[in-house]
Amino acid sequence: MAVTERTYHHGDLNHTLRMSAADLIAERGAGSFSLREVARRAGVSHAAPAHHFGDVTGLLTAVATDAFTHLHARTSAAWETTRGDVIDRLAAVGRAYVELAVANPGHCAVIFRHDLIDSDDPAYLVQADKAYAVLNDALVAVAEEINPELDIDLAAATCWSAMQGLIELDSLMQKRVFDQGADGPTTEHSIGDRAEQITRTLVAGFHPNRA
Amino acid sequence: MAVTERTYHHGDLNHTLRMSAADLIAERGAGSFSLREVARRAGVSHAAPAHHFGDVTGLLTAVATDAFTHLHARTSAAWETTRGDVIDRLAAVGRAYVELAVANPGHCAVIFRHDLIDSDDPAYLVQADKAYAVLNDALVAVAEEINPELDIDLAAATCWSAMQGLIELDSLMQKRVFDQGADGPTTEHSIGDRAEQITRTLVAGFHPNRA
DNA sequence: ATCAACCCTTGACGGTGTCAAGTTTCTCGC
DNA sequence: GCGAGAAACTTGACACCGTCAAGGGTTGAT
Repeated sequence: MAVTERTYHHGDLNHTLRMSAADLIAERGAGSFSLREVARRAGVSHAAPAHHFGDVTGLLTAVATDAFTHLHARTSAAWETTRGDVIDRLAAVGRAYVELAVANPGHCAVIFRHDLIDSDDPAYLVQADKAYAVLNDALVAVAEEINPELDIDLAAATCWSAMQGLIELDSLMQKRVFDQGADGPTTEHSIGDRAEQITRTLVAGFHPNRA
Repeated sequence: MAVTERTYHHGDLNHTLRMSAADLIAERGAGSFSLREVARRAGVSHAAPAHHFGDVTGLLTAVATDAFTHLHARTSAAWETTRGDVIDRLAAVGRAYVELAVANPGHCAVIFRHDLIDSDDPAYLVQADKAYAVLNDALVAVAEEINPELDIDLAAATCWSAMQGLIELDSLMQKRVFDQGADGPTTEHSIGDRAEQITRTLVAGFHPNRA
């Protein structure tokens, strides 16, 4: 803290602002995010962020890009290091995805918010593609194992949608907004467990039709 | 239009504001939503909405509640009127869900935005429960048909997550943000078709394990 | 030592949400 | 019919926000 009381030049403001922004979103939600508050936390003037990111959209796009970078790192690590068959490994990818999203709500709250970020930003697209490639490659391996006829793109969309939806609905589910059974087994499991269960259900559906 | 040039009392301002708010969100996104702009479009002063909804959170919560009301109406109608087996009827529910979301982006953009709405609001919770009940009942029927051991709550979470995720990822998929195959069959189908396909894949996974 | 490029600050502008107070209209018991 | 009180809406003010223009401090190559 004593060292951070730097000079006129901050030295690492770009990185600090991205971190502060993610923290602030995690605390107060993307809705009541404030560029000036981020600057305040970083100890710089209210207009400093503009120099690095242009405007608020630029900063949030950078946060979203960071999110995809972390997502790629975690999911590819899960795929590489998990022992077992391809289904176990895919389930681990799903688990890694939702667990990262829950652990880093600030980052992941903005990755698909097209009203807040610039989804044509090149750096953003690069990281999004890299993250998508992990899932795509995993599903190619799954297809080889269980169903060569599998539509990879549709399967990928299904998996990603289900995980993203799970994250989005999680808080409502936990708050029992939906009138679930008296004590459904759903609430007994962590979101990571549910991600694995859902993935296995999806893969079961990926098998060839027995017609 | 001549008639709407009412008196000092608007007469139906509550309803008008909810409609205008949904329109504005559909146009500019929930991020750059403005209470004053809504008031402007409704032809009232900037503080008029506060009288009906308290603050911006109150108005957006009302919009989200309307969204659930419409969702319940459409999905239950789809379930009731569709001919065929339970799987066909469930697929119709899924299709109705995503098609309504695409047709009413303003309403559905806020239903799960807990940073913008008050998800403890009683009216909101009532409508959310009613909408959830349609899916729950449908899955009970599916379970009777294909797998009495099915975990209804987990299946419901899976279905809803997948549909919600599909809606969220749809625009990215269409913009080909993700580096999909040269011309994957995914893009050839409407989002409603994909909702049906995904639902059928999910149901296939709901069958008992053949162990 | 100098000068240009860079990093950040200051100050101003219009727009926004919210609050308090005031004005107009409606409602309902008499 | 009428008057009092409730309801609906307006007005004005305040602090905060994002963005822009202008300027001051710092660095590093020459």
